[in-house]
Amino acid sequence: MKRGLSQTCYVFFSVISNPTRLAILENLLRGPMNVSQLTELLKQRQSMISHNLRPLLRCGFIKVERRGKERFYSLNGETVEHLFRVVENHSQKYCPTMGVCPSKEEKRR
Amino acid sequence: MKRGLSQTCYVFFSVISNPTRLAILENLLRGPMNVSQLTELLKQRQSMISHNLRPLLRCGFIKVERRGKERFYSLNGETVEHLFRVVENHSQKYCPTMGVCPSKEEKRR
DNA sequence: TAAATATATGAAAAATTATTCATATCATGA
DNA sequence: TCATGATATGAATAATTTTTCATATATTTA
Repeated sequence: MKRGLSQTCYVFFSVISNPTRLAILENLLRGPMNVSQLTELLKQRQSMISHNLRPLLRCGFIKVERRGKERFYSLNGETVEHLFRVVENHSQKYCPTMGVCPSKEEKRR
Repeated sequence: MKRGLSQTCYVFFSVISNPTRLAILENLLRGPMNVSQLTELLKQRQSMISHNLRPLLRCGFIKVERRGKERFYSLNGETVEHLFRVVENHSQKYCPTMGVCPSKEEKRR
């Protein structure tokens, strides 16, 4: 069953448009990590990390390798680097306040 | 106020991880369009189109030009093309069923 | 200026997604 | 094999986001 471009994109982007999952990806940029390390780094519950690893894995952003009882997760391919680069370029060029969008900002106050 | 990479990415990706907004972007790939045209093409309410145009505008994915009572929206820069290309590459390479992720698929049945 | 058309907006309701808790699984070493 | 440590998972709740409806605003033309 083939799917249109924007539908494929939706599956794809909905997986990465989440602060926890993005933080996981950002941390994995530095190298493979197991669940406990991610849990500690992101200061979140372990179950939350696991729940968030799953969609990343399912859509091929990361891969996993077992070592004993631990599981090491690492980035799969260059997709994440490419994406982050596109975002950085875009935000530098078009977003007046470096990715801080006005209305989100108001919300925060 | 500077913000970390993954936070910038979150603002950015949360804007495009929506089927309506992606469909708008996909259609604008072919050229500028006004709200009525988008409304008809996407078969959605006009208010929904307007509501969804706003975040796209706010984050610089699109720009707008007034002509009489109409407003023509068009893509801003190459960000969208770049993003779509990254997704296509990724899904061809890593997603077994061309962007159709197993668990989303199950959900649909 | 009144009517008509195009678009935007606020607020409520509906839908989706994230988070937590409790517990299950699974591999290891005593 | 039992205890331990690491990770995963299901289900309930909480939080966020989308969608709709009603209506406002703005521009043009009669």
